[in-house]
Amino acid sequence: MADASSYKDKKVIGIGIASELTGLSERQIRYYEERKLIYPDRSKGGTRKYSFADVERLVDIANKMEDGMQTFEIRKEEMKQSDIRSKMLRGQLNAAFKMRK
Amino acid sequence: MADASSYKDKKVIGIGIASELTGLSERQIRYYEERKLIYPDRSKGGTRKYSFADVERLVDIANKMEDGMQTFEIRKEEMKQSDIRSKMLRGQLNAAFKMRK
DNA sequence: CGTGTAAGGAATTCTGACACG
DNA sequence: CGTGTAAGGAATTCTGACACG
Repeated sequence: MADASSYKDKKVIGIGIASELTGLSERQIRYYEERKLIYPDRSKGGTRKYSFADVERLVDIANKMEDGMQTFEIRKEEMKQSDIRSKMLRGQLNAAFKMRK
Repeated sequence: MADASSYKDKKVIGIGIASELTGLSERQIRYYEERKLIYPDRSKGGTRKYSFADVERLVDIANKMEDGMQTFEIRKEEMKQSDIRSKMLRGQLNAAFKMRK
């Protein structure tokens, strides 16, 4: 298994196609990246490349935006599991450390 | 099932990425299209869009070319089954019809 | 036959900013 | 906050042709 990644995770889709697939404007897609909700690859020249997984994520984001959720909340929701654990752990260690002072 | 097509058959890959994925030059890829070996979609602007299935097909073509096969033979090989049947059928009907004259 | 390349143009994408709200 | 838009430039892609073989 030299290449474990399936079609779904290959970053091969330009922003124009991503826009067509999701119904979102390119402006919206770039903005969600600015807000740290999506992480496309970049070509050497700097053009964005998305995977099908990214496209699905964008649709998911779009739905949440429609429900009135803000980018901030969507990002937060995403860090719920694994991410937040290490962060909380670090935070608690920090807190504990400070208390000892 | 409004959308039966999987990731594999969606024409979403630009020729630059297709070139990277296959190791073929853009020139080669365009040439194989000229020789009727591959059929990408086109954007409104005219840029070519390939699917992962197309990319695999290109790799397959590349292997056959390496084996010394010519585009003509590769194309012929592809029409072996279903295609050739209807064509042969038509040919035979034509032949039979002519004989009756 | 299959592929590289220079040529000129068109389509695509990028960033930073202004606007509205 | 989230998104549209005009602006200028850069990266990407397109076609037709010449070259070699």
